[in-house]
Amino acid sequence: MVMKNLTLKHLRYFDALARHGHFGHAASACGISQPALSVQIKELETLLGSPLVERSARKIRLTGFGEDLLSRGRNILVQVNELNDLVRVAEGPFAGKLRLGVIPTVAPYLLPKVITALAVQMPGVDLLPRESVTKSLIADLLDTRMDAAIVALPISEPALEEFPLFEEDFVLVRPIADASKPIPSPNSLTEARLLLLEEGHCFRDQALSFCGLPSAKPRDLIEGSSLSTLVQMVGAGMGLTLIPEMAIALETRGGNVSVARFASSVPSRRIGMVWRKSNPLSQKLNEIGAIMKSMDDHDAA
Amino acid sequence: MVMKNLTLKHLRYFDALARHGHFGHAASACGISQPALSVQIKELETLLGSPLVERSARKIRLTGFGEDLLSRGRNILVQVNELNDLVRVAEGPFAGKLRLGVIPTVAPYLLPKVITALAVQMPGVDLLPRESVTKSLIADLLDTRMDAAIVALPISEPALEEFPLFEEDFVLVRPIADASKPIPSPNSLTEARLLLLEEGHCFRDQALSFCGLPSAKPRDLIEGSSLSTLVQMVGAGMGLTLIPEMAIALETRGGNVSVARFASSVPSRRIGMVWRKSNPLSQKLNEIGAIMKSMDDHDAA
DNA sequence: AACACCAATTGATTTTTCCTAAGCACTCGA
DNA sequence: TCGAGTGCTTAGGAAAAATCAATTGGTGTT
Repeated sequence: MVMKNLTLKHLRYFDALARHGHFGHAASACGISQPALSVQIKELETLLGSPLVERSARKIRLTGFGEDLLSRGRNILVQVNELNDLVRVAEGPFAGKLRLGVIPTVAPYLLPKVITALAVQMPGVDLLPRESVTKSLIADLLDTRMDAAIVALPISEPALEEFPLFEEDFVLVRPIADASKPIPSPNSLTEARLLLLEEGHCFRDQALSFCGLPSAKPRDLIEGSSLSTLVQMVGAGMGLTLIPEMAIALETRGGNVSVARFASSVPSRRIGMVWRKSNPLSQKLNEIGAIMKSMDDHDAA
Repeated sequence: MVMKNLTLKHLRYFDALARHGHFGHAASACGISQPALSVQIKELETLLGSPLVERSARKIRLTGFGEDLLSRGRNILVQVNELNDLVRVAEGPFAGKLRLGVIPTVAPYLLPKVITALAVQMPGVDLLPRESVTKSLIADLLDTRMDAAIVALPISEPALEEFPLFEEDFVLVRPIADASKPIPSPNSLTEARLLLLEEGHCFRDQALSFCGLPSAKPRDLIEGSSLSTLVQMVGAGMGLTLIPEMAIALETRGGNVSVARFASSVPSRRIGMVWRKSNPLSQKLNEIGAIMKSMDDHDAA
């Protein structure tokens, strides 16, 4: 009886199976036929000596052992993926693709600066930006589908390195007619029809928290899909909203809204870059972070 | 042009190559022919896009990148090996082979107790003890060729968990004729022909350190290959020696030596069990450690 | 200059992997 | 209760990959 060796293929297929919960779907995600995957999974089970999935009808479920294997296996796959970046750090200056995620409430305002700054100071880097909400970015990061991400700190994920870039205040955007009115208190904002981003945006939660409200979706609040939309809605007299400082220049050009700063207890958030600690590019990412940090002023007065 | 995937085989072969520094030897260590290994290494190099070894004549050397890959690759291989133990913890009580290393100055005195204690309290465990010096045991541990080891603490290896078992004093063994003489001071021991174990034994270093001597090999010292030998030599009047408390009963039966305890600043060492933190058996090893700790008295007065 | 050593190459062979097709078990709706 | 549908497994053959034995080419050594 020949005992075959464990291979990465086993782990990759099993990972896909766990992800999809379905042999057929997992197989096509791996670009192979369903029987091929079926065989490999079975092989993995005999190899380790214990079943990994319960094949009940219609739906499959991982066994306890399967869960254990999944977590360790994914860990291994991440490290294997990282090997591909290993050569890039060994060979002189940093060059090649850099998959950078950015949250939507930062991307339009920061990315132009980042792109030009990097083009000058790290010409070899081929920046591939992707805009998405924090949760999705972090998932991609942990799965090596992304190299780094710019998000609001803290993330508090042990596997991730956090590199603070800057702190930015939030400002109040009101219809131009309200320009001379006094600044409302945080708690009174909700009564005054506060317009918020959709769920999933961290800025939404930050704004709610500033108003002393729970993150859960409050009724009676109007939602917009971007800061730009929110400001448009304010201009149309539908309510008022908060935006981060950096967005002022771009979003309030129209002139039919007024920007007001809070006097005391100014709301703010810390923006930073995060990446896997184990990423071979780690050192280079530190350098890139330093470049971003030293770019022209983010917090224009 | 098809881009093949990285496999564990690549890493295993490369690991062997790095270990042996020779294609042919590495190949036969892997149980394959030299060309097979040669091809796989070359494949790995094209896959990662950079040479891994310098094939100068007569001797090969890893490139810087090769070193990086080696360290990460070995890490991955360790984790892959650990997957095999994963199922053992998921399935009820701990059972199966347990490869336990023990240093030679502990093994003969502790192992009998350990074996009987485990046979009673963990009957499923199939203990496979191996006796060797600390350095070799640790290397085997880190390489998953061993599950746990009983050594003198501390080891101070970040990847290893340390589980203290007990503290044991050292006693002085002298010819029976010296029995009534006063206890010599530590520093005077060397002048009195102190017999030591060969290099590599941690107990040798512990004894030297007690006498205020550096670990480097002092000339004019007679060496023995085991505590048993040392005591025999003392009995023959060749000098005196130190042995750990636990060895007294077994090694001084002959009766032609005398045992003396130090009064102040009693030399001692801490014995404990160590294992890889990432070992899936970790929790079970804690239990085993607890069993060992609660065995009948090691420090018989 | 002949030799010894070592890794790369070549071409044949074995092993592995995967696909298509068929089979089997289970669920659901009429 | 009987099809029909869904979904995993088994089987057999074809394609791909890995390996081997033999050989070549290059480099120091004697």
